[in-house]
Amino acid sequence: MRQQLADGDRICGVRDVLDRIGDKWSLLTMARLIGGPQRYSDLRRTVEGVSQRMLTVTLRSLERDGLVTRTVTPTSPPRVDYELTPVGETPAVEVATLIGWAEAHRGYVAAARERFDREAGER
Amino acid sequence: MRQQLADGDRICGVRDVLDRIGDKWSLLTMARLIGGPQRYSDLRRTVEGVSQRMLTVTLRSLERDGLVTRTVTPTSPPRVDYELTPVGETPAVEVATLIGWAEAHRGYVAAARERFDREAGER
DNA sequence: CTGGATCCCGGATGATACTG
DNA sequence: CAGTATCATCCGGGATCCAG
Repeated sequence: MRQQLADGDRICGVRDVLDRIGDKWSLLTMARLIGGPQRYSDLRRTVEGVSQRMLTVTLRSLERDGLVTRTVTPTSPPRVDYELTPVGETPAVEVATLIGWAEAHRGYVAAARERFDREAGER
Repeated sequence: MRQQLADGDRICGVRDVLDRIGDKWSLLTMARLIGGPQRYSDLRRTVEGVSQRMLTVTLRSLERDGLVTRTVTPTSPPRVDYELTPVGETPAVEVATLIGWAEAHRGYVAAARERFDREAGER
């Protein structure tokens, strides 16, 4: 299996899917859903910095694309659980790996930035 | 190694790194750089739909973060090659996998969207 | 060929208030 | 608890022109 992308239309047709899983909150949200269903209120707390509105919007989009399911339990107070679909699980794990990488290389990136900015400043 | 994220500050500290590799053009650009250096003009053609400005901005960011290197060959006309750093290679491969997934599940997502919108319309 | 600089618009996102 | 509605804002990103 080749890793490098082929030319042309493969990409343009993929843009909309990429825009979904690649947007600001979907990455973190999907990663959070690994390991089982999560309640809305749980995600609200664990997806750092997400606003109520954006969490809702993000979950709707993921649901629309068939990557998560939404289950309402009509108790009082109501309870809603979100869960990855089988198809959604693959990119979620991928994304979690990416986040793990980001965590591990935080220092490297910070140092690289500092160096870049310093050298740019000297000029 | 656990896949699910831990609580709290891991995420907020990772946001800026995620915003980089997760933004609209970095994904495609990094994936394109797998397999060896690429010229600016090559990337311009192969990263579908990217504008001159955004390609430059994206490459600068990736360079600043130490994920790609920029090599100028002062010929006439000038030639500039971009290449993944060893550290940049890991997320690039990860990202390429994600793009492959997006390509493979384009149809699934499209169908899911159609169904979602149809059911929403009925109400 | 590989950019840098500027202008500018629209959509993404946050804040806030309200509801079943 | 789990949203929806509205308003204000901000900045991503395209278009264009210029330059080494």
